[in-house]
Amino acid sequence: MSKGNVSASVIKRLPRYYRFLGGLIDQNIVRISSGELANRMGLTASQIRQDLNCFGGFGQQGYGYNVHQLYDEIGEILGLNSHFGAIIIGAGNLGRAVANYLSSERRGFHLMGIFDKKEALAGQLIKGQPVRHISGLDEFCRAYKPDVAVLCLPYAAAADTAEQLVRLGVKGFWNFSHYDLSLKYPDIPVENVHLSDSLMQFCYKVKESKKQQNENQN
Amino acid sequence: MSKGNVSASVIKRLPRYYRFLGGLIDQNIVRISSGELANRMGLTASQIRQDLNCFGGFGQQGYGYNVHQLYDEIGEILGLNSHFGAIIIGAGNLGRAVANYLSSERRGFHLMGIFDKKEALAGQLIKGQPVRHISGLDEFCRAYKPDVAVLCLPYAAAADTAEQLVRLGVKGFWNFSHYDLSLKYPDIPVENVHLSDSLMQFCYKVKESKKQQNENQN
DNA sequence: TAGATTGTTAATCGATTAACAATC
DNA sequence: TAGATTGTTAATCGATTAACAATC
Repeated sequence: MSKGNVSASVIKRLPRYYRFLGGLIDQNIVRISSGELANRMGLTASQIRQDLNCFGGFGQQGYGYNVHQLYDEIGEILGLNSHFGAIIIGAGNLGRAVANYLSSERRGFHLMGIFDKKEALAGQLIKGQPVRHISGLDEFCRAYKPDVAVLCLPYAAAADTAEQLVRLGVKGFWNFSHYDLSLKYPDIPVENVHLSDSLMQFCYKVKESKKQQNENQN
Repeated sequence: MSKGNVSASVIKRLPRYYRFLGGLIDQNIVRISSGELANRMGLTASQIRQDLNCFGGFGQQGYGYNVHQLYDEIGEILGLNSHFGAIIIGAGNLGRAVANYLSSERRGFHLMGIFDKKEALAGQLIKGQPVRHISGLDEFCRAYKPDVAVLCLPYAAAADTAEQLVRLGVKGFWNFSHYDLSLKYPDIPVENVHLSDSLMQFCYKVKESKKQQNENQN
């Protein structure tokens, strides 16, 4: 299916396609042309066709794309039918929020355990999972071999925990900490979510927008 | 200072520069060359010099950049010295996590209020702020005029709430919902954090990495 | 068949990297 | 002054858009 290596720019757009197609399914729309989809998503038809053709010819000339088939294909490409075992490190608000995302719906992962260093949290249930004390991480990983870990812990603790997890065979990180994993582990898949970076970008946009408004007034 | 419009690619990198420079300050490093910084961050020296020169000549030939000055300059560019008033809509785990980011440190925003539709949450304190019932949103906004809103609510509720907020004069959204604000409000600054999109990209990476490993074994 | 729309190649645009003269 | 390193221009690379022949 996949024609060799696909650029990161294309992959980044796939989840959005997937979301929109899901919406079309809800509206009982059966077929859609690249032009119409582009219109709804604020893209160009060209880009959509280029993107999809990285993976194969899902469309039909003169007809367009079958919504349901395309939805399934993209899900397949993203690997959403996988069952990667995931553990969450850090049971704060962020860890709890992430637990929801991992558990619900068909997203390629299932939640195996949640760890925290706070003794007081141990045993508390999150999404049916008891919070475990971090001291049991080694034993747990050796027994259950999680595929990936979600890092919801502070910068200071991230480096050591990441090293421990790599040693224990973890094969990927969904990283919410500020620690730069990919510098130390260039070959391990890492997906970063840096809320503070996002907030700073937002700050820039708001600032620029206000500046623009002021200039237009004068 | 800023030389006209700066591309989004450059802006996206500024927070990471800012983080690294903060780290250098902690290590009491006074000056750094683009080459050395590139080395530490896994970038090219060229890119760093190009990026910084979008805003002005912060360096000195033969010497490099003054770490502290550069840190301050980037903070200035991002607008981190601003005091935009922000409200959070949705007091679930995500809303709570976001409250931490908004309140702490010098990031350009201050938290004015948290709203939720659940009656049961009303009055509960988060970061010193009582959760308010969503029914008081109109009155609150008219009285206190928040600059921006953080949307931590489900897709179903996002469209209506966004419209209400725009009507009430909110001038930017940090959007954690799946609702596509920028299609309807192209002129309002929006910064999206789509956790599920990030998770899907992560899934793709993990899947590809596993595939690679299997192929190398054979 | 005629019309619509894809898949794909070619053209354009923008971003990254390389090179080097300017200068501290 | 000589060495280092910037600021900036030019070259390269990749991503997006446009065009169009293939074909359903």
